[in-house]
Amino acid sequence: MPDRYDPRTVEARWRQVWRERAEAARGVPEADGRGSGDRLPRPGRRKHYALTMFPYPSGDLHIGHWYAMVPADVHARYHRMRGADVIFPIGFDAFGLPAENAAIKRGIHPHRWTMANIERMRDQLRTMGAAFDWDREIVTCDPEYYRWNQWLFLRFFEKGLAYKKFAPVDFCPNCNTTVAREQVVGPDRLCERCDTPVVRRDLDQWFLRITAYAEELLHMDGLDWPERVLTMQRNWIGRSEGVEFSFTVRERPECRFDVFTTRIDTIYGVSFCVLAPEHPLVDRITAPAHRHAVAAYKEQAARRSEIDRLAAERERTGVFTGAHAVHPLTGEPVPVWIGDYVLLTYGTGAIMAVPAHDERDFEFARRYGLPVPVVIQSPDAAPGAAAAAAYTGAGIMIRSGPYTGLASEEGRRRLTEDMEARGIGRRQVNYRLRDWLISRQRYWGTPIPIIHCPRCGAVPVSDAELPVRLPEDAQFLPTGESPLKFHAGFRNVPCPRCGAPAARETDTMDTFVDSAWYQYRYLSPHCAVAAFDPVAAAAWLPVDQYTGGVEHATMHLLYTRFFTKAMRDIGLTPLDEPMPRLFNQGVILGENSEKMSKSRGNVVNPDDIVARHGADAVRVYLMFIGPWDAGGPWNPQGIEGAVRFLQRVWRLAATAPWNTPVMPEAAAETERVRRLLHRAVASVTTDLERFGFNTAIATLMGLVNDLYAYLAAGGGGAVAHEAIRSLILLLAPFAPHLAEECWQLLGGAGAVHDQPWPEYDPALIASDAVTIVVQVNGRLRTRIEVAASLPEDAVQAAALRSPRVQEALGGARPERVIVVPGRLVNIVVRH
RNA sequence: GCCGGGGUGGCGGAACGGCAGACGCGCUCGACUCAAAAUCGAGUGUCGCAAGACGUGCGGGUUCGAAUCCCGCCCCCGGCACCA
Repeated sequence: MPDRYDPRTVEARWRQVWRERAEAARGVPEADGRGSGDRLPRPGRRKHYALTMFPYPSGDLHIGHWYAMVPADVHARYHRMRGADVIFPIGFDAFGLPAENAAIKRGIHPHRWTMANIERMRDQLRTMGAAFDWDREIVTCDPEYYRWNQWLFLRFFEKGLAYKKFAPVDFCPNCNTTVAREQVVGPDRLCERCDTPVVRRDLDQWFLRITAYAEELLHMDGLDWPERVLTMQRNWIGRSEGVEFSFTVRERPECRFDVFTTRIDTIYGVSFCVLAPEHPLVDRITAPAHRHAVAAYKEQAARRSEIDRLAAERERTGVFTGAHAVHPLTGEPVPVWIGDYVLLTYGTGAIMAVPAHDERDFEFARRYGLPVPVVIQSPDAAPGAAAAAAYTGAGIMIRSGPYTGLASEEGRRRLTEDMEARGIGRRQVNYRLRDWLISRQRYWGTPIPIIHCPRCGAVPVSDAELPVRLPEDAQFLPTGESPLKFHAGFRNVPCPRCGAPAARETDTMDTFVDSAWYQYRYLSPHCAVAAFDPVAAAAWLPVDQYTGGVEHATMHLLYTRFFTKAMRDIGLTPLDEPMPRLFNQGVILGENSEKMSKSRGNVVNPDDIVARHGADAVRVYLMFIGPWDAGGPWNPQGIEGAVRFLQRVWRLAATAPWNTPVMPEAAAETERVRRLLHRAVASVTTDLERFGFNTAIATLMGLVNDLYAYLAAGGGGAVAHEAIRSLILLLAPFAPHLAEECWQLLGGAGAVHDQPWPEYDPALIASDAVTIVVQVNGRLRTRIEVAASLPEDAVQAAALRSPRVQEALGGARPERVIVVPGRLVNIVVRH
């Protein structure tokens, strides 16, 4: 027996064993093509579907992947030892721009580039020692995967949930494609992928109607998700309730425009209206004298969305159209302006402006000398004072006709009801959420299965023709244009309906479509007759525990919820939510507590560290750094602690003297050790339930320290054996290789990961002697040892008797004594 | 500006309203060794010889007792931000 554990040889050996066992256990594919094989949960077993967000095959597995996947693996392994039938699939999010960029730059076909990367990452993932179900692997660029993206798209299309629309969209000039609203980040409107500012373009694009589910997506009661993700989704959807009503144009009574407001209580304070510059009515209502100015402003506004982005101080500008709108309640005319602070894409593209009670309108009115009538009395402003700033809070309505004197909330209710009753307004709910733009002008994605016929319009490809495959012989040129556009064989096809020459759609789908339903495909990855086998789906779904980064809060996590709801309404699943439980891990930082990046030179390469210390040490250290959701800096010396800990465990298993009897001097310690063990089992178990990996490892370290002390004091025998055996089982999810090795050293039968999780005896956790903290006026003075069963008054008496307490009291009479059973006595005196 | 999450030794971090600093890193000392590494043991919040005092971003409060609860501030991280 060597005197040191050598992870390099041992880990590789066990990985080989696991691989052989997995091969042997692999089921024979079923002849009917359902493809779920024999992998359904066994009768009588609890099922557990663990899912970690699949990686993009960039070609290198970095420490962030380890940080995301290792604790997910530990949790899944723990459930397996608790007797659940666990699936823990893995795959690759294999479509996307880097592959295509490599093709343009280096002439490697995206498919070859991607597959070579996957090849390499599979090996790296294997060194992690995670219990992934490799026979469920999915690769989204495989036509057998993306044909089901197309199939689902066609179902969405039939339901009116997928449609093509000519609209202003966000375009990334670096990625040379349009992107979805969710993929535009921050006030500078940067592309989520490459940080380039996006520009606005008017294009004909495919959308998925996620807004049809805006209301339902706000129902999050059943979701055990981090609060911040729920908040981000809520903000993103941006529901607001108000009233929609219309104004008639005085000069052109046939022209009316709608406005939306959440503050109908301020309607008597309207002093002008503003239309978005692109509003369709603008040209018709503009008076001849103002045509020139209006045209110039429209021109400037159109350009402004593309240039001059860094002028973050947005000034509210506009021009007068010369037209007036008739106030629906007072009949007074108010001027109609256009201004680019009003967005065509939200609400009705027009607003009633109430400068006294809206900051933007106030600034606009100031700039152009428009009146600012106050109609809400602020509780702390002098009545009748001119407004120095917009007051946007609640108050008493003034100068508001029959509503004068009402509280603004009450006025809001009454006005809504009255306007609805009179047929001049209606309750309206607006959402900030926009439909999901899925068109991408790139090659390396799922072709959208539509053919454009000059006569029949957009005609779906029939299911039997799926998949619409990407042509392999595309030309990758640095022109910024999609290769599909110029591929005659791909593009020129007859119309499926009338046979006339037609053009295939050349846009491909956003890669977020791939991951919007991948959790279904994992259940029957080889299913050739459907997107997934409903029997397998019924048995395994929903996902019991989903884990991944928070960066997907308003993208993937919103899209996948939408997909499940849409799939439910199509009749594909009974589920309302695909992932009821979500946990977000934190980010692992460089040694200097900064984000890891090549330019900062603080990148930690897991391959190097694994080569030096072994995968188990990396696993244990990553989980020990701190709470999983907090992330934290990588400390290169910190891993030494994990290495030492694992060596100490191995030495216990390899050399502990449990054949020898307990020395008499250690006999008294034996009961204590047994108690420590049972406490450790309890503590590690609850920690694993709540993702407390760092404290679970701390507990295991403490147990190892206790065992060393016990053995050094002459302990051994059955208790030592039980303790070491349980220790190995508790450690098995964290350090799977070492645990297998130690299990074998202990003579355990079978695989350590097939063993049941250790049980603990609650009676042993509550010890019979307890240490009571004694305080005087809340300050610690002494501790006393008493029997746990000692009644309260006896504990109190014992505390009062103690010399240190007597000294601290200095003869004073205790005024009050608080006894917390089993914990503490606090004696209160007045001096 | 609004919404989340944080602020505890030299460092990463522990702590159902009840012993602040578990566990680890680092450091100090000791054992083993010709020596070193490895390993094992002891110590390690600050001030103090000690008794003790002081300590969880700052200021208040509730409580017998507050890192933990409440109020007001400061700072850091993340998200949203012309959404009418």
